[in-house]
Amino acid sequence: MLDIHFIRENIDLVKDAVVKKGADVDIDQLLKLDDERKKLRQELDAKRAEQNRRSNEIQLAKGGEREKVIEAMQHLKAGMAEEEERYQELLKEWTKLLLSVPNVPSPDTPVGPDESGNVVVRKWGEPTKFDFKPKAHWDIGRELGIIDTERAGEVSGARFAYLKGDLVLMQFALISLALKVLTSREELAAIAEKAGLDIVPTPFVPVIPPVFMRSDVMGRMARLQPIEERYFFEKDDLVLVGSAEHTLGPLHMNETIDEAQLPIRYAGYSTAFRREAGAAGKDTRGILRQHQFDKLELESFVRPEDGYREQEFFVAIQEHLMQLLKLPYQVVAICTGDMGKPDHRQFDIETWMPGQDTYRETQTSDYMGGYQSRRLNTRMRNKEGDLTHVHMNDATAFAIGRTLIAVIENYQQADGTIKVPEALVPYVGKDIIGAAR
RNA sequence: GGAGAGGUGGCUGAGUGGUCGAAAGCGCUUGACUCGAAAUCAAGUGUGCUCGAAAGGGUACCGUGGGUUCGAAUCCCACCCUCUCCGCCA
Repeated sequence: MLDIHFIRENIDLVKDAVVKKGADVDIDQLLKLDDERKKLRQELDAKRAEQNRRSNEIQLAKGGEREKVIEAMQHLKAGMAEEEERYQELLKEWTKLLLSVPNVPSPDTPVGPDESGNVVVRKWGEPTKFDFKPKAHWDIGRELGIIDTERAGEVSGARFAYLKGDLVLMQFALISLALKVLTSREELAAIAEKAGLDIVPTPFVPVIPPVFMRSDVMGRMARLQPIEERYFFEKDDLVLVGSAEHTLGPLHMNETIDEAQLPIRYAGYSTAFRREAGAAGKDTRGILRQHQFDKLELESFVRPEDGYREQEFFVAIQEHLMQLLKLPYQVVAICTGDMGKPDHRQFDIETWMPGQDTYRETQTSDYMGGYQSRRLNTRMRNKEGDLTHVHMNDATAFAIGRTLIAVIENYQQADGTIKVPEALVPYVGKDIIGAAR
């Protein structure tokens, strides 16, 4: 949610954002409602002031005098009830409109209608070369018996999979590797230095968050919509998270954080659930697009002036992790029409997938500014004692499923086995992944 | 799931219909004292909305949402949460 004061003072900027993001919000209507809201509020407050004043008189009044004043008050009150109701209705409409206003994109965000407008910022590594024809992960996975989508289809339906054998060891190896980096002040400092970023290298606190959450809190994260994308248990008013971000973000809701305590960083490991409602027929083979996948997610709370740098730090971490795995990737600046509604700036990491002969999204990084913290009521108090909303960043460390695909396809060998990336060998305990049995 | 207790400002905690945005203590800020610190003394110290150039004013907020009343932290209803005990359980 944007601040209504900000909208009032930056009408053109906000209108421009609505257009660039392809949102459908009538800002003029919002401003008109806001004027009405303010006027009505003033009238009501004046009447309440009158009411409070007269109430005190009643206490002091005696006998018949008292009866008379009370009667007059009953009239005043009757007149207010209607206005009060009108105000409530107005406020409801006003809130709905205000919530639908998207965040303003950063000045350096490319403008474009959809993913065709995204811009590759930099590339690392060259697409992996093979002296044989590389296979897709679904074929390798089936042949080795480490990915079983057929049985999963019978048991759970489409877009579910059994991961088996050494692939499971690889999953936990990825998590261990990432957590080792994320919890080390020294490694983080080195990453920041290499990226030329002046940040405080406070380590990430590892978290295993709940995967169910209240619908209203998800709403405050601006992640409940589109609801068709969520698994929603109406009887319990609970929603399955689509990312650990959804339950990490509210870790400090209704809280005022002292400036000295920032930055606060979390690394949350959880399963993510997505209905993939609008993705019928897309990526149906393999495990690229699943209803359920595990993910290690980064979330942080920083001072507004540190927001951009924090995001660049997050991207640097993502790149560092991919470089450890020696996976060729590119960093993409997501354009206005393709970015999330609450995003101020978004980058994706796309990793080379030889089986599909293209780069595919493996990580994302969202800088929200104060868009989420305003609704979550997560604030900070600075040294001068002033209150502001903290700025929030979230990013993928490893989306396990897609990272496994990248490893399988890039490290496949002519004999059908998969080489284990050097950085993972200590965690997997072997250097070749063969058949599950 | 059953029984009980309870949710008040940064914290502890008083307040059961009006003068209560809320006692007191702690904490914090500023000042005095001091070479300095501690101790002591004095003053100040919530947030949103809104009017105002500012000073300041109005209004709302005592878990959340409704209701009763001229007037609600206080009474009524619903919900949420926390704690204790019992039951069940990885």
